[in-house]
Amino acid sequence: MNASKSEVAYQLLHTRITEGTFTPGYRLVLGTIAAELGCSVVPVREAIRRLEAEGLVSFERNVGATVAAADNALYLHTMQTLAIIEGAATALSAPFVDADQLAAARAINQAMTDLLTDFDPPRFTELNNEFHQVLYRNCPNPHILDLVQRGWNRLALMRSSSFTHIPGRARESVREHGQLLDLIEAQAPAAAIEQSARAHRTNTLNAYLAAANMPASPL
Amino acid sequence: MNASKSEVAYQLLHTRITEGTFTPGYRLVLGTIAAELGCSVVPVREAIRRLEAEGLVSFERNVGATVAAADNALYLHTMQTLAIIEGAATALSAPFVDADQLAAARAINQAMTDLLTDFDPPRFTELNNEFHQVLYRNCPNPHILDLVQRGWNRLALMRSSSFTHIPGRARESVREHGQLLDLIEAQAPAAAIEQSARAHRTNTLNAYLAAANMPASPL
DNA sequence: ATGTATGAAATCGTATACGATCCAGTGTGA
DNA sequence: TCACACTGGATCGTATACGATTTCATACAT
Repeated sequence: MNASKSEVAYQLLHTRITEGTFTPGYRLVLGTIAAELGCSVVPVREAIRRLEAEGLVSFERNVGATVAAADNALYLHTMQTLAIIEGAATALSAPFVDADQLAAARAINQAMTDLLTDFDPPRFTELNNEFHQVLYRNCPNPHILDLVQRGWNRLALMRSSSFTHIPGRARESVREHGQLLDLIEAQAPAAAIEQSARAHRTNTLNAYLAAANMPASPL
Repeated sequence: MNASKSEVAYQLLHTRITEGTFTPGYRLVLGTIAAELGCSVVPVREAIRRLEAEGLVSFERNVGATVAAADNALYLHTMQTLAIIEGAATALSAPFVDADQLAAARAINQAMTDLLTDFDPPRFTELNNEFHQVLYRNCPNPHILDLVQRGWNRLALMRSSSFTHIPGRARESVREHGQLLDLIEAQAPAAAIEQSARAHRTNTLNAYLAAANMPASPL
């Protein structure tokens, strides 16, 4: 038994939020959650404050906690941040990506390509996550790794909303994946890899912004 | 009265750590801090977990918390991360920097230049902080702003150690500040500003790494 | 009808208490 | 001497309890 109750509470709430059981706006009441977990409110409170620090939950003193709302601004800021961080993470990770990982990434991207003809958004999103995780997993900087994960969590918050799947973006996306893999395999300069990985995210963001008649991200 | 006790405890510990009263390795005992603050351990515990999430404190279950240790690896990772984040923050902020802010930044940099003849490391560090804060303060992305602040906090942790003030770096630094200001004033492309702001940090990092016979940062 | 006062219910914030866990120092046997 | 079990004290983890704060519905005055 290696998990404190606050850890258990944290994990539970975390998965419920990122998997969409608790949608944005859902009210997290200390007593209710504590009762469900069979523990007291103290560890639940701690778990909620951790989730707040990660941006998954918004918390107001003497009022309570709700799953963070997902609006256009949050999507913009999250994707912008993720583009920057993940670009750096991928570049820093690239020298340590071995042949097996490269092959795995290519296989995932092939699966995504196959999926284009019979499009399945949730599956596509899942494969996309796997693809990118393979590419940044070796990043030797733990801070950056942590921040990428945080960005993904924030992004998961918006999965249920209409923030994903701009028409035509999926096909474009797998092409960009291929280019990125080529750069990594050729051991291109870090700056080139960073630029490619960031642009991939930024393109997705800008496709969304264009559809919403908003100006493109400057970075 | 708008501050909860856990907030008070957080602020107190935060300033003590970043100002160097509690140096790395210092043991934070719940009961002791609670007694000093005249409150119970529950809010102190919450404060410490927040500090842990920010990386200022390392915490071990059933053992306790200590101010995070600062070693070469932490310095490298922190500066690398800060270079990336602050570069982006400065670039995103640049379009919103007005004439007053620009003038203030130039004044600070002039004060830093004057200080070169009669060097005073703590004062130089302080001015340097102010300078950069002016430049990234207008960043419209709250996530990035938050991450920059977090990076600075981590950096503050290492102020007392021998991590700063590589010979000759101060003079180089004020020159780079001037170049960065020129780019912002000329409303250069975001990418150019980002590149300049990042390089400024990376140069400092690499100067340290070179002095420690370590390879330069790849980004 | 609108705005304001009032009260009760819901919920949070933290003090206190106690069991659980870890650690350091001591003693015992090989 | 060394390895290991044991024990006492320090410290953490969380249950419980209760006061503090917010919220919302209701009643009242304008």
